[in-house]
Amino acid sequence: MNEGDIHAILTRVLRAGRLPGGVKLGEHRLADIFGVSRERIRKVLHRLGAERLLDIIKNRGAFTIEPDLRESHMVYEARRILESGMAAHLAENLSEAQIARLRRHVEAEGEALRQDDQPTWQRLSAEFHFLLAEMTENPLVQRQAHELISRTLMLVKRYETTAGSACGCEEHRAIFRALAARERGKAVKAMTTHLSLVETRLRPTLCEAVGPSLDDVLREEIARASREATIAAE
Amino acid sequence: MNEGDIHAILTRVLRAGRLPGGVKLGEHRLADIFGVSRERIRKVLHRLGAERLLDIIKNRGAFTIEPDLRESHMVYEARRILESGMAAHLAENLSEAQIARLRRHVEAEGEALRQDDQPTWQRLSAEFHFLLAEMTENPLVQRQAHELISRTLMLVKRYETTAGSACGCEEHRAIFRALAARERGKAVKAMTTHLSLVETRLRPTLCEAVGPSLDDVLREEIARASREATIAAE
DNA sequence: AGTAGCGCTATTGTGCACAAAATAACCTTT
DNA sequence: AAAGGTTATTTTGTGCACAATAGCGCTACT
Repeated sequence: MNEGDIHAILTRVLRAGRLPGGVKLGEHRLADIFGVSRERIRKVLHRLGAERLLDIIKNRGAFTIEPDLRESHMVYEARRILESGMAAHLAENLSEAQIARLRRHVEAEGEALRQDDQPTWQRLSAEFHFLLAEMTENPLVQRQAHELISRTLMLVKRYETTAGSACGCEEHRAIFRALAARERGKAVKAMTTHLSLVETRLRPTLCEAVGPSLDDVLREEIARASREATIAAE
Repeated sequence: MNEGDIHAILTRVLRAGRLPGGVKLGEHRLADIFGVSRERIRKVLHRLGAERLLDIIKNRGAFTIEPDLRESHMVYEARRILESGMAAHLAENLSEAQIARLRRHVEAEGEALRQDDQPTWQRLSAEFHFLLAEMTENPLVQRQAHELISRTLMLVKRYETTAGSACGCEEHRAIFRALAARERGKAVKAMTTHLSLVETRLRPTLCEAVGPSLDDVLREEIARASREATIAAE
């Protein structure tokens, strides 16, 4: 297990919000779980700290961050700024192939919703925004968008969206239509209102997700990673 | 000299583009210059690598990045996306006080230009964009904007802008007017055209800045940092 | 004379051992 | 019995020593 793998696994776990807030990630413990030396873990932990995925407190250790609603407003505002800029850019630069790809995506979303397939819809719903970021074909924008979107995913996990799956899909459709029609202003507006609506759908109270233990989550994710690695190797 | 200080100093030097590209930052050498242990330097170097301010090549060391024009297009595109989003946001959210502050800034820019005070104008010109980022009052946006703007400053340092200081100022004025009038669409447009123009002003050829040596630059910056520290302490 | 192979040196990577710090437990004292 | 202080334990931080690797120069051979 090399350093990059460990970083990827922890990033995945943290961004998916699979751990409650304030969980301590002890160096020795992680070293045991991953079967590597403590130094290796230390480096990864500090890197994750620099990426703001963990709180590193001097002489105390690394802790999962506890997102609160004040922060949530900040994150959604940042997303409105960045993603409305993306929308403006995309409205003027999308290729026909990309538009077709987007159309397929929103249709898949609608299909999942019709069949009441909650997990699939939830996944597709998040991927819609990642997809838009990829379509800018700009690594810098992608990285920034990734960071912000992941952060909202953590929030949604904790402050579960009250209801309304239905509305979300229609909002994505509206964004798509504006982009396909290359109407810049309309796309920007659709994006900002969508993100504002998503924000209002957050519960004001924290729902204490009594997730599985740190060890279990990590071991599961390690198994998944090694599985994917073997598939890729074939 | 603690770790955060070292990071700050190196960040400052790198972002200002005071070193040519491809310069090697040897661990032992830096440890000597800063008067700290090699491990301390190592951590800082790796952090800077994660922040893409240095290239870390395994078993080779840390090198200053050599920005090329392909990258420059990417950076300016990212800025157009992010900062047009900022402009849209600011057009609808600026307070009167902030508008006044902006007005003073563009007037200062014009004044520096009239007096042909190149250094001051150059500084103010960059600060205009930092100022806009600050006015979003969103730390996430500020960090992202900072990162992108700093990167273009490195580019400008290397591919010196051919001429036209004059035009830049007028463009900032146009952005300001649109923001002050709270005309969202116009502000977005002014911002994107400004950034596009700035990009076209880059020389297509690399100008080999035979800057002072690594040691000199760093020692100078260390002196500056300690000077500021003593002032702040009083 | 040019090139290929080889060994040396300089530099980075890694693990280990010890130091520092914080938390937790325990004991004393009021 | 509660509070405060003290010690012990656990956990992180740091420096050091050694290992690994890449770059470089040398030599020898064609």
